Amino acid sequence: MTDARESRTPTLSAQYQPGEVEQRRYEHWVSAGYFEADEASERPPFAIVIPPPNVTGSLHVGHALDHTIQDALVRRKRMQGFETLWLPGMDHAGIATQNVVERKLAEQGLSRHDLGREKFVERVWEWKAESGGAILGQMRRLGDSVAWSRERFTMDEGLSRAVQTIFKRLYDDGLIYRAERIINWCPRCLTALSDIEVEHTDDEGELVSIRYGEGDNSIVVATTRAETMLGDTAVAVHPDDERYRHLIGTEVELPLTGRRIPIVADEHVDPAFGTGAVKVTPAHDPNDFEIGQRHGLPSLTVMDERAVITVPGPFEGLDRYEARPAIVAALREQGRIVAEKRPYQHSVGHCSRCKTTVEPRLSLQWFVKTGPLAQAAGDAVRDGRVAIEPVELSKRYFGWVDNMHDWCISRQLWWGHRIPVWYGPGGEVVCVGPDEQPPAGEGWRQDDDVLDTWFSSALWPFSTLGWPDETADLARFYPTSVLVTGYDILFFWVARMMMFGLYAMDGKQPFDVVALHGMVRDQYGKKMSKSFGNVVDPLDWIERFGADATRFTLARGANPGSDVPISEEWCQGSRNFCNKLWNATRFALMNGATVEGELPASADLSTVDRWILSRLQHVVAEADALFDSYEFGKVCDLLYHFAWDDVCDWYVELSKPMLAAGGEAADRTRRVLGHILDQLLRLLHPVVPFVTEELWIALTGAETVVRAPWPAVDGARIDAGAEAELANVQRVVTEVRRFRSDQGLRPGQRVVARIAGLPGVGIADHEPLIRSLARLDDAGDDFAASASLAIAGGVTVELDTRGTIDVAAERARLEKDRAAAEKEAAQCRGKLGNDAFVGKAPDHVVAKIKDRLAAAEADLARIEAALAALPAAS
RNA sequence: GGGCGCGUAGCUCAGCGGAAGAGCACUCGCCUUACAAGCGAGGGGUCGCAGGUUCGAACCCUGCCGCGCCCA
Repeated sequence: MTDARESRTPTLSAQYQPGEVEQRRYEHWVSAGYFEADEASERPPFAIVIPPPNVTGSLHVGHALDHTIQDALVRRKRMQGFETLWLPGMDHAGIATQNVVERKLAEQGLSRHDLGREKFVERVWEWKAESGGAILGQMRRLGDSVAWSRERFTMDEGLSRAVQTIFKRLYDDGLIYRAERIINWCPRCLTALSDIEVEHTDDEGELVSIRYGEGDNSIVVATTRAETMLGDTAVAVHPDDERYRHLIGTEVELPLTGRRIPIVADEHVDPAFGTGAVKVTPAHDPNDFEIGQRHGLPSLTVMDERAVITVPGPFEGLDRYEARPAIVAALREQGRIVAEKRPYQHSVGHCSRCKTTVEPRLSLQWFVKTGPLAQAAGDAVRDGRVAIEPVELSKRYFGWVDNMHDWCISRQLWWGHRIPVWYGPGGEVVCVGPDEQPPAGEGWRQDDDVLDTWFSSALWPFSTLGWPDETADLARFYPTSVLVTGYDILFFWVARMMMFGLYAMDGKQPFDVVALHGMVRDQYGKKMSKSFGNVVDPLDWIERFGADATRFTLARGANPGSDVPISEEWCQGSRNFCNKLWNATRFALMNGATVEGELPASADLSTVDRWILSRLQHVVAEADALFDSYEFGKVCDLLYHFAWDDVCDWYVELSKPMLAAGGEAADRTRRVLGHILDQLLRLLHPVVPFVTEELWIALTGAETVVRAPWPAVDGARIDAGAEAELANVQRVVTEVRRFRSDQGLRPGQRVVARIAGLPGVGIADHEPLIRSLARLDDAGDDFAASASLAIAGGVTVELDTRGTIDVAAERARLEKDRAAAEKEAAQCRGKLGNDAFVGKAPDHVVAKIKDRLAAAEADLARIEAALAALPAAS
């Protein structure tokens, strides 16, 4: 017997060393195929597609959070018997990746144009093969239980086919069109951007008031962009503005150009802004473009794609920031600068990729007509087919989808999915589907542009499962179960997946639940930033504290939709927690804990065993509820306290005397101890997979906890009586410890004591346990109490400290207790003396207050007696 | 400017109508043979301010102050 147990019980070191465990375990998990999904399985499906990280990226702490949450969900579902699929992959990140490769070329003095399109794209693929996807290796370090065999990339053949398929379908349905519009242009990346790739900040600029025209006919306009005046084609005022009514319909001369431009009336002019008159530059401002459309004004483009002035004359060749002061100076010379406000705070758009100030630019681009798609995307949430967690964030979602502008999808890049449209010599436009031959012959050419990366990411939940083919994966795992991502990309990605998913999959949503988490912040709630120096590298933490500690720290801070503060100290705490689990299991193994055989019937178990089993049932039920509502922070907190407080601090300590007593009762406790740890490790496995796997295998001798069944609540093990008894035992032990601490008694020093009143609270049987934990010896004939503890519930502990009592300390302790009891009693009397309370409060509340008063009065009496019995102060 | 959210212990956060909680930090005592990455005990909060509703408010309502975030 003993030999058998020892043979499968490895000796655990005194401290958990994650470095020795993680890599070995992960490799085994992958090679054993635990993470792979079987599309032919009969089990209910549970699928998550990973938010594809950027192929150029590396694992940052935001990924670590996102992945920890997904892994926790997937691992639990796997244990619950679902056929789980967590599908990994990456996106090609058009602008970012092209930028990286262009920078590398620039080091050799080359531009992409030197190579030509084909060669350049080859270079990007080479770079992708070489260093792209470093993040995939880093995901292994974190412990992500993804199905590696199904890894996808947005530029894969299959996914590219999906892109072409949906483009063609949308085009044929009139939902993709080409038009000349004002779009956001990055003069550095030299490409169009969609609205959400522009970040607005309040920047310092200048507000310059310029007089156009002469004498009575003149009008003053205010602008922050004086350089665009070269492209003005009108001045606009509000139709009701008395100051300018007489000028409406007249013309003024545009300075520096000699052109004459009309003064028009437009409702959208704010009479309170500046002078109430605005210059109108339709080719360089979205609002002006609209005004231009309404009034049939011409659009004059005055800058090239690098934002350099192209108007012949003194300003030609100046970039926009050189042109501005030059033009203002020229106007000042003519006495046309009426006022200047500097600095002037105003909102300025920046390229989200490179932070360059965006230049609104009139150009011919491809757009997705979002109206009907966005409507459907909103309705799917409104009618409950898709749940956004936490629900408060759905307001933000609606705010976006209900006011969505058409989506500019063309990018002037070479890296990406080329737009499948061919132009013919006679002006023909042909959109080519995936199985069609593009038109050949003289004069035909394909559109030069590629699609926005998000266009392909929007297909991710079904393109990765094989769409447009009707694959078994698609049938099995679509709609996916949950999408986990940060609230910051609700608009970028979630809304677009909703639009395309509903469209492509005949109204079937891409996922049932969107679980949103926040941003990772530092311990003071500050955003992590390189310039602030508070960035945490998850790989550094994994090295130093272990992947489990890193994951636990992130998960413990994750409340739905809220930002997640973390710090190194907290990660240390998480590591300590893993070590605590390690040592608890070590203790169990050293003391013969087992999972073999049936769990003994409750009737045969000690109160302590029944208590911990009862606690376990509550914990399993609560953990399930919390997991199901994406409350990762709370579930971690729950399991942390159950493990540390209930199991380690109390159950393990109480088990020591029980195990020492030997006999069959001890064997039963060994079985319960084994069961508790077995279940606890399973419960924790989704969040801390490595240490739980190592310990669970050591404890059970079984193959893996990865596919061990998830704990179920056993209602028959819930035992309110045992819980009440243990609460009383804990109270007595804690009170004695408090006395000991106040008296400065060494923890190891045994004290002779007499305990009375245990039967009154139903714990007479537990006196030996209490004596063991509180280190109290039985009283002999020479017992002489030097102190008396009055413990709530009527228990009294008299202690004989052999004359070494610190009277002052004891008096202080008792007086403190007296004050607390008096306060409690007074509070209760106050309530009960209030007729309104007694009359209107529910009976059970009134009864509770009465009980509290009685208890407080009883305590008070015993405290007073103890105080009276105290020797006079020396 | 519009919208959303938050102000609870030194820090970060739970609690959201019936006795103020956690982690970390702090104080005191301990190498008590699972664990010093530990054990035991303790201190610390007029729950942003002012009104209101209620028998009862950290919790509900109103206003104010202070901070975030998103959109324009």
